[in-house]
Amino acid sequence: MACGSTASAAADSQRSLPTPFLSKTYQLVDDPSVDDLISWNEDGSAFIVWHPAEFARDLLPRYFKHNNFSSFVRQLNTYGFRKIVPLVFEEARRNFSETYIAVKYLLLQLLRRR
Amino acid sequence: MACGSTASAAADSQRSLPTPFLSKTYQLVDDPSVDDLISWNEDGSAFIVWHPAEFARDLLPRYFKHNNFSSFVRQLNTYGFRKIVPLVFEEARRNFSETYIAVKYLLLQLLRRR
DNA sequence: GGGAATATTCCC
DNA sequence: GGGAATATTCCC
Repeated sequence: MACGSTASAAADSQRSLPTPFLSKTYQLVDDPSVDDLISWNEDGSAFIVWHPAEFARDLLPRYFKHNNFSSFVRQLNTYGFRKIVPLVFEEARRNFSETYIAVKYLLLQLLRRR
Repeated sequence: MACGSTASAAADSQRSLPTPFLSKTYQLVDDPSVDDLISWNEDGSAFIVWHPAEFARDLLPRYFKHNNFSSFVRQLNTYGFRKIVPLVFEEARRNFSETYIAVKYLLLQLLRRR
């Protein structure tokens, strides 16, 4: 049937393994031993890179073939992640031009994407 | 003119730098200190990987983000290189099924390709 | 944030 | 040996 193959493809996509990038990113975020560099946020709806420079230098090469924060971000964007600005910083932002905004990405149902 | 842009594109292609893969491969082959692993052949028309396993393990990671001989070969093929079988081995090949054939690739005008 | 070129992997 | 998926780089 026409709709049969569509349903089957959707089911396959559910069953198949996530790409290496998604699996590694999940491991990375979920590893408690590196929570000082990258961790889930309070409610687990996003993750936060607390120290981008150290994260890129020390952690990225353990999982990927590079140490560039921008390459990591390029991949996040490819998979639908978007940088978000925490509400708590919005007012500070209006008052201090050099306020540091923690790098934070929405986790879009990481393990359900494919 | 119609042919003007074609001539210009060809000229640009001559002028522009080779890709990182081609530059690095040239350096690698041309470096006398690693001639025991990879070197030009007698007349400089091809290069020879004398010890593929050691070459992959020790030399590839110095230039590329991997240590897989097959990934190196995949790139060679992409840029038009082809594996060749030295004539000197052709007869041996007929006589000994396990004859080792040195891995040898034609250098197709490496630095003139783009 | 993403298009496009190049690199690396995976698989036929 | 190469098509295709994924990763990394480069650049707008």
